[in-house]
Amino acid sequence: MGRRSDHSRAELEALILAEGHRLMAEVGYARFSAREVAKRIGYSIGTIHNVFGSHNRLVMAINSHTFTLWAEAMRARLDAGPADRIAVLVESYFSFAAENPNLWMAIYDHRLPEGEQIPERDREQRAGLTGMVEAEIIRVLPPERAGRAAALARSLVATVHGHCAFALTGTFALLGEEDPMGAALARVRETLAAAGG
Amino acid sequence: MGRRSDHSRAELEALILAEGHRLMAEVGYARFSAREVAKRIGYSIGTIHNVFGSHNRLVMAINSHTFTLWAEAMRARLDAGPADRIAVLVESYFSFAAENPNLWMAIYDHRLPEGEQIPERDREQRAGLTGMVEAEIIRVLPPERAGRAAALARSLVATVHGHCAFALTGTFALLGEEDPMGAALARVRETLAAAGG
DNA sequence: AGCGAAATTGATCACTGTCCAATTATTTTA
DNA sequence: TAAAATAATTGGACAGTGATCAATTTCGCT
Repeated sequence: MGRRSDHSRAELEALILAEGHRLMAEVGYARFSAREVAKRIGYSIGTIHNVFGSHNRLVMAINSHTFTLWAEAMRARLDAGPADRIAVLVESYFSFAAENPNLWMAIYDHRLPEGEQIPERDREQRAGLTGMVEAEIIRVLPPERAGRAAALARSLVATVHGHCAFALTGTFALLGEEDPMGAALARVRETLAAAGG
Repeated sequence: MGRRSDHSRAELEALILAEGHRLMAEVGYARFSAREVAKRIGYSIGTIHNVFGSHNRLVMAINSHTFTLWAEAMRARLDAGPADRIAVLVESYFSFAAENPNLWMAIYDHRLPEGEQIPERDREQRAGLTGMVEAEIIRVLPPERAGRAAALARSLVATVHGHCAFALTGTFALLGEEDPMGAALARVRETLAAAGG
């Protein structure tokens, strides 16, 4: 067939992305299938590939969208002007993951095939989240130590990520940890204190 | 056919496990295939399933074996009696992952299907690694704070895990971090210092 | 109405894990 | 030793997957 009257190419891309996102949230990375997305929106498999190029790139697009929602949720909470901004940072990181476990895990379950590059847009989004953290760290650090903020931000994101990943995959439950987020926040506070915050 | 003269059941299980481990190290979780393991050892797919029950359980067995090697490597380094035991702990955690990226990542790439339980042996192995960390923390903490060691161990393992995961998946490279292990060690030291070490 | 460009299809291919009836080898029994 | 019972092994069948691309259909335009 040819162009359908009810969808421009851009709209179709958005439609596939939205349904793909829904499916990913529902079944998770391992059970995600491009065929199922096609079935749900009433298109054929071929169309998905024509629009997104590969299963890989569709997953990347879905993960990028998740990343955007995640960063937006964090920003919204910070923009409400809380007193303890560091706590809000950690809590909003965790709560998004807890509320959208399949979407959050899909970001880290996915590995790019050898040779494939992360699109520029994705890089910016990822750097953006770290940038948000960096800005908050700068607020808390004495001005003469602001130069350390970037490295601290990367390391603290990794710290919180580790706690979050263990919480969602059940590793912490196995080890008897009851408050992963509290532990993460405590670690972040120690580091900031040591850095002069 | 019936029993082959050259392999008892236990030997066959060990053979499959060894070849599976090799394949996992070679191609990683996503490209791992039970059929390929069968082909390499000269048995048919059916045999793999008869011995291990499912693809899932084979992967779990492989990951358990990886876990054992990992813990052994860490223990060997600690038993050499280094002066800075905490540094050795973090370094040996990292170096095993760096030297066996596919095996290490497979541990975390794998998710148990709904309803499936982690075997008791695996639980013990995982608890064992945390136990090793806990023992080292106790050595460093003032005796009156030894009660906090278990919770600290869980949290510090998560911290190091986060840094290690970001290092291996390229997230850190994307963000410009050049010394993930150094950052992890710094975080661990801060936490231990704050806890009175 | 006719044309060319764009969009869409779905059969086909090579692969996966799972299942299980049939087959074959080994042990045990008579 | 021969027959029966047990154990191990096979590999075809099935329902999936992502990828590919010649053929088809529909659209916008003249």
